[in-house]
Amino acid sequence: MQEVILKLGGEGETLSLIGTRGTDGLRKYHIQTSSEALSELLSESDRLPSSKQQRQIKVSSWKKACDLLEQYPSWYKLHPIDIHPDFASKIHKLFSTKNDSSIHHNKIKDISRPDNTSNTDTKLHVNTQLNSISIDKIKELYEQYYALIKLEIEEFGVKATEVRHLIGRIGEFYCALKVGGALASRANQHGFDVISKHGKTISVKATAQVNGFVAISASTANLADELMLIQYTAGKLNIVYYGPMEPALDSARHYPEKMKFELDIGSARKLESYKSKARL
DNA sequence: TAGGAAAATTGCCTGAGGGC
DNA sequence: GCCCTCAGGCAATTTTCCTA
Repeated sequence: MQEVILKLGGEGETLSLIGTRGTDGLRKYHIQTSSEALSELLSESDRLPSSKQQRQIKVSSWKKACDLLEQYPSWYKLHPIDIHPDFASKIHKLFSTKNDSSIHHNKIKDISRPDNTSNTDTKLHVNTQLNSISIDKIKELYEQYYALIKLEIEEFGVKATEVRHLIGRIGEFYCALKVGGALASRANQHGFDVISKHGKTISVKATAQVNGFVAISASTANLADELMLIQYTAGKLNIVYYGPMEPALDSARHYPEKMKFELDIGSARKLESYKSKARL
C-alpha cells in the first residue's frame, strides 16, 4: 500500500516522497515526481544527472529517505501540498534544518492541519485514518472497558490513576460516542484520537487526576482541530473541556524546549465555563 | 539481513515550593 | 489548606543504529 509521506509542488508540478508497505509490514521510501518538467522549477544545481533512475531507488530508513529528498537541494522552497500526520514532526524538523525557518513553519502549519478543506489530498488522507469500527461496536467496547475499570478499582483496590492506559482508551470510546465519530485508525495515533462525523480531528485526553494537568505535545498539537478533556471521578466520566484546540493551547503553559504544552485541569474547566457563558 | 541495544517520543503521575 | 507552577520520573512504544 502506498502512502504520501510528503508532497511538495509548484506551478502544477509535484515532488513526492512516497512510503510503501511491503508484505513484511516494513515501509520503504522513494521519490516520485509528476513530470520531468519539475526540474524546470528547481535550480540548476538541483537537477539530477539521471533523475529517472534516482526516482526508482527505494530505501528502508527515514534517514535515507531524507537523503533522497536532499538530491533536490531546493526541495524545501516548494509549497507543501500534503504531509502524512505521522511524519509531521519529522518533516517539521527537516524544514527546521533549512535556513529560512519562517517560511517552512507557516507552510507546515497550513498543510498539516486536517481542516484545510481546500485540499482534497489532505481530506482523503484523513479519511484513510478512519477506523471502520461501528458505533455499536464502540459502545460495546466502552461498556467492557468501563466494567474492567470498575473491577480494577472497586474489586482489586487499584487507584484510578494506575489504570491510566484503560482510562485513556475508554476516553477515546466515550468521545467517539459523544460526537458520533470514528476512532483513529490505530491506538496511539499521533496528534488525534477521534475523527468527528464532520471530519474534525479530536485529541482526547482522559485522566483520573483530580488536579494537575494534561500534557499536549507541541509537535502534534496542530494535527487536532479540537480537544476533549475527560476526567474520571467517582466512577463516572465527565467532560471538563470540549472545544477548539487553539484556546486550550492559549490557556496552557508552553515549554518550547520540551516541545510540549501543559493544560491544567482547572484552566480547562474555566475555559469550558467561559464557553458556556458565551453561549448564553 | 536480522536481531538486539540504545535513543527518542508520548502520555501520564508525583512532589516540591510559593502565593493566597 | 488549597491551588498553581514547575521539574522530574516512569512506562510503553517506535525508530534508529550497530553488530554478527
